Amino acid sequence: MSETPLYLRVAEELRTRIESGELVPGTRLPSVAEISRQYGGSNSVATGAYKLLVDDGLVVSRHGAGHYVRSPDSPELLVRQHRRRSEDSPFAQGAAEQGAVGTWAHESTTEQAAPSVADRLGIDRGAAVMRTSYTYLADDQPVQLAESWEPLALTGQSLIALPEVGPYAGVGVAARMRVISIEVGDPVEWVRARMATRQEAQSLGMTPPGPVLAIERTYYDQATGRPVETADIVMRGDRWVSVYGQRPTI
Amino acid sequence: MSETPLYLRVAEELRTRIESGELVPGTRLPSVAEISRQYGGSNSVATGAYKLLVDDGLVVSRHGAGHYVRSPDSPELLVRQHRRRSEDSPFAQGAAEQGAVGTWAHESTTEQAAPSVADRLGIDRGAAVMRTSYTYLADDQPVQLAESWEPLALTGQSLIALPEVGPYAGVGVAARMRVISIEVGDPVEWVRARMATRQEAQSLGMTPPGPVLAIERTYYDQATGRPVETADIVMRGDRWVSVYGQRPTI
DNA sequence: TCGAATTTGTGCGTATGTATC
DNA sequence: GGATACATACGCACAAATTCG
Repeated sequence: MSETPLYLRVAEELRTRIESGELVPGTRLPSVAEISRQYGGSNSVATGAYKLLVDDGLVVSRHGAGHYVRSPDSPELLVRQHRRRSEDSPFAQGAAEQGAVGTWAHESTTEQAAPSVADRLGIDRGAAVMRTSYTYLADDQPVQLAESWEPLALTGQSLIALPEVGPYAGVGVAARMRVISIEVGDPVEWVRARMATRQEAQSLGMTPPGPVLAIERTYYDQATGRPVETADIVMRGDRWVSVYGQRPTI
Repeated sequence: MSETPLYLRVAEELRTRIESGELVPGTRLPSVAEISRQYGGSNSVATGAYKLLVDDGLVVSRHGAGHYVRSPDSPELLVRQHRRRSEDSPFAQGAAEQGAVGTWAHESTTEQAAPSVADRLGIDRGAAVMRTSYTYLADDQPVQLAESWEPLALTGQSLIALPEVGPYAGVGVAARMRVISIEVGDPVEWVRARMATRQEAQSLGMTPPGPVLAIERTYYDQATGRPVETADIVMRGDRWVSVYGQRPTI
């Protein structure tokens, strides 16, 4: 029969009042002395409770001034969402819907597939691939990086060999592949959270290096099941949400 | 002229001795009483110092036994993937396939929906919801946290009101909802990367707070399009990949 | 099996320094 | 300047868990 400690109960009560919205951000909370009087405890109870809430980020304490409900830092989030029948570049379309001007810089080279890339594309190591590096900008701020690889054996001599050159530039993988009679389905994405590398942090203007969403995306030929494109996508964690699935329409 | 507080200096000294490797994982650290004698301070100094180190994940405290240097944990990547027709608890099944023993602890309470939760469930703020907190363990190590909310108006008096009690415990949302004649489709997931809060880091044994995958998952009734369950899922970034989509089968 | 010693967890009451209002 | 508030610290007390003979 062990009751929960008093300082935990006090913290819990304050937490629920904050999370319920009763105590809005910026509200001044009762002082340690007030809580001590109210609960009949000593200062250590209120002090311990506030320490917890500060650690949890719900409360900020200002020396000499009091404890305040913390205002959540609301970075304007960019939403990344795959659309089934979209022909546009997903990035430009998404940015536009969110009121930003989405542009990107790119650079294509041919190279020999590194082992990891070869495995993802199901081709021999060292086979020729077209590699394209992207830097995506929203309102001229870099917000997303990507490296894309396609087997040259697939796109070879066609007009779409260079993803961002020619009549099919900037239209996305699905539309480009259709030009060479390949239907791709929804991509498979492996999503991880990790810290930005120094280089990524610099490219994305993160100071200091913070968390990023790192996505390994692969498109497959629906007819044969073979991979046709794979990409590494890196997004600032504080600016992006990646959404999967769709709410059913009634 | 303000010196750094004594408890911070004590913590700093212990930290450097741990990080330098002088104190190897598992080492028993001086008791609060010993430190108090050594530094001439009172117990509160050593207590405060240890609290910091425990929060930072460098030290674990065992009631009645002492404080110990924490042993670092092994990084094996776990894969999280939604399965369409699975009736099992996704977590237990996934863990088993990856050669781990998946178990979980849970706690259910009814509460009034906080604004954010109410919005996600499409119900009135303050409406009654069943809240269930999960801690998922793989081989007895906590690897994933989750908070789930369901409108009580939906599950009300049925056998499935308590997700983890009764005949339908541990079977996942889809199977439970089917009991009350609700077919849910694939969930919608909002995926973010962010730093772990101190509390999450401690629960997940991260030293110190690193990146996590934070997923907002919502299941919808396919017939009406209304949300039936929503959850916040938090996973260690260094241990998890969340996978979306499926390679086409030829 | 039992008990004593040790250790952490929690709590009380007080005091001093310093920041804010 | 005075009142209020937090940060740190002292010293003590009891409960609960662990250890060890």
